[in-house]
Amino acid sequence: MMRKSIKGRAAPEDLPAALHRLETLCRERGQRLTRQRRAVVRQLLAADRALSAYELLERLRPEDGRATAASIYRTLDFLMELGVVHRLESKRSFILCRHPQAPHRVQFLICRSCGEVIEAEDARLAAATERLGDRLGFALDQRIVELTGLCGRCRTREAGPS
Amino acid sequence: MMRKSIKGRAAPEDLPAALHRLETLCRERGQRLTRQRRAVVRQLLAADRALSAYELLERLRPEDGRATAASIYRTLDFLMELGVVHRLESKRSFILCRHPQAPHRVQFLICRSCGEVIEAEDARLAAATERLGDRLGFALDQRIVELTGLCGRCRTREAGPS
DNA sequence: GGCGGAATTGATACAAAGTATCATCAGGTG
DNA sequence: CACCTGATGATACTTTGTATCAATTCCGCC
Ligand SMILES: [Zn+2]
Ligand SMILES: [Zn+2]
Ligand SMILES: [Zn+2]
Ligand SMILES: [Zn+2]
Repeated sequence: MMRKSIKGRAAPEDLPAALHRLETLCRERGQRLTRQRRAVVRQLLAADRALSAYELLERLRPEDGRATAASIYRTLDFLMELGVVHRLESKRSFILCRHPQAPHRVQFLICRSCGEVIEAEDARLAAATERLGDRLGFALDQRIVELTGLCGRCRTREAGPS
Repeated sequence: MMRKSIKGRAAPEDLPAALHRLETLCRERGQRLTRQRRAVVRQLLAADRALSAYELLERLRPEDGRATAASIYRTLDFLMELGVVHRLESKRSFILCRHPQAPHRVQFLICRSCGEVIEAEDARLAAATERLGDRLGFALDQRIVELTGLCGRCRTREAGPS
């Protein structure tokens, strides 16, 4: 069965797919796949939005009452290293990666009204950032692009009800 | 006397110029120009790098022992509103704007070794972000572009001494 | 299935970043 | 120079993130 895909945006993986991807990545790199790592992925997928580390912590409590901030941050660092989780710097929060493929240059669009986050992968924008880095003599190792505004739905809603 | 300008990057204003600009902006908008606002601009200019709110607070202490975190944040919000100060989301710090002109779309290049920050204004990159926003139906009101890596100098230094 | 040991997590304490509230003060106007 | 509004001071607090060291767990191996 085909998942719905709005405007060509990457559809969310389901849980088995996400966990399987995680397992593969861990195995490839000889890293351990622990309960907490699985649980964090599960919660981020279930939330279907960006969560702060402490929001995540609350959601983990029912199934793991002993989780702490420190361990959540460690787990998130680990998952970011694997490329399975991204951090939204401007919102101090974390979101599941929507592009299962290998390393990628993404840009985030964040709706300030409904909080929706789209993970885009725009080649032209990516190329432009690389050119800028080159032009100024930088060897880039991180590209943060976070665009904030109103998403289509929220735009019509705000204009709509007179 | 001409200020040095490296690689065509905008040269820093001197203090009188920066304060004059600030005064003009305040007057235009009917906002007050207070001692603290002046002092924050002065310190950011003197530092010639990005400062966290608390670093700024320390540097203000000698001349204003009663400044508090709350007032620093208020002042920084004000100066960002005016467009005189920018915030580096990925470093949780603040830096003086290098483009005295009206509203502008900037990108930051940040050296992770020496901490240098370049405020760039790349038209192609800016255009690409707008196109992406349009394509995904977003009405953007903020564009955060922060590219991190090694600056030219630090690159040669790291490769250099065998 | 149980062992061993490095990797991971737990517990605790703490540092850093940011905000809310209300009383007091000062910048610009007339 | 008095007024009033907007800005700051004082205080307390929330949120976010880290350091340290002891206890536990994962996983390959037997
Ligand atoms: Zn991704
Ligand atoms: Zn929205
Ligand atoms: Zn600027
Ligand atoms: Zn450098």
